Amino acid sequence: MADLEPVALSQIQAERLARTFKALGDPGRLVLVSLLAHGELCVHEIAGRLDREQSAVSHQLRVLRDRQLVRTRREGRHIYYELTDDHVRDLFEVALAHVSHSETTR
Amino acid sequence: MADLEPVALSQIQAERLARTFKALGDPGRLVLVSLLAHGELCVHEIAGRLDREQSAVSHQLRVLRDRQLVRTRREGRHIYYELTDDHVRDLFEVALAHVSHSETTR
DNA sequence: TTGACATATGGATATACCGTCATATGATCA
DNA sequence: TGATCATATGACGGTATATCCATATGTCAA
Repeated sequence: MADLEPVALSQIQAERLARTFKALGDPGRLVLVSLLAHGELCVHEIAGRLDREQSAVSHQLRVLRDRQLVRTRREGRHIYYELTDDHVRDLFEVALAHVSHSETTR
Repeated sequence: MADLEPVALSQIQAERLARTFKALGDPGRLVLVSLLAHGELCVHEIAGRLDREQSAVSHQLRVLRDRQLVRTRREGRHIYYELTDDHVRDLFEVALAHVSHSETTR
């Protein structure tokens, strides 16, 4: 029996992946992502729209930025945030489909 | 300007989604998911293959089960676990694509 | 029914995480 | 340059989360 046995993720891959999912594992950050899914926004616009403190938003954005889920662009004194790539949007949508699907069951 | 403004997720949706992502935000549980992506397995098979304590695996599986990422089937004294639906596999794969893609950048 | 196997659960502790407050950096404008 | 706006950072306190150990539940076989 060579390797018919399912081979699990490597430890490194698992940790990297976990960091990505963990970044999305917070309601506040998900709301950020859902906002950014419509296009780029700068920090105080986000804070204003969500009625959250600038500092809190900034901390949350940092997590998303560290995990490369969002990227930034500077323009004058504003810094615009947008989703890094379509994977992020996909993740968001697939997960939404999952919870909507199992919604009835709960 | 009626509702051209991007509307964020509802609080409830965000929390539900966050629970799903949080469940995947742990290296150990991701390894479980990666194993189950190949088909169903029972607890002691998993524990054996990963060389982890039965209790630990059981705790981890409970989280995945609560979030409906896996479901179970009893057969005698064994309980077989499998992924609930294809969304789970999709999430896993899209995220893997994302981190593999940004791998070079880090 | 007893014993052995398969799985689940509870408690305890250590760690990680989120939000807040205060402050720092960086950029523009007068 | 000084004042102000936009954003980031650091420290800290409360809460959640993971892991370990011990034990409980449930199933089968003899």
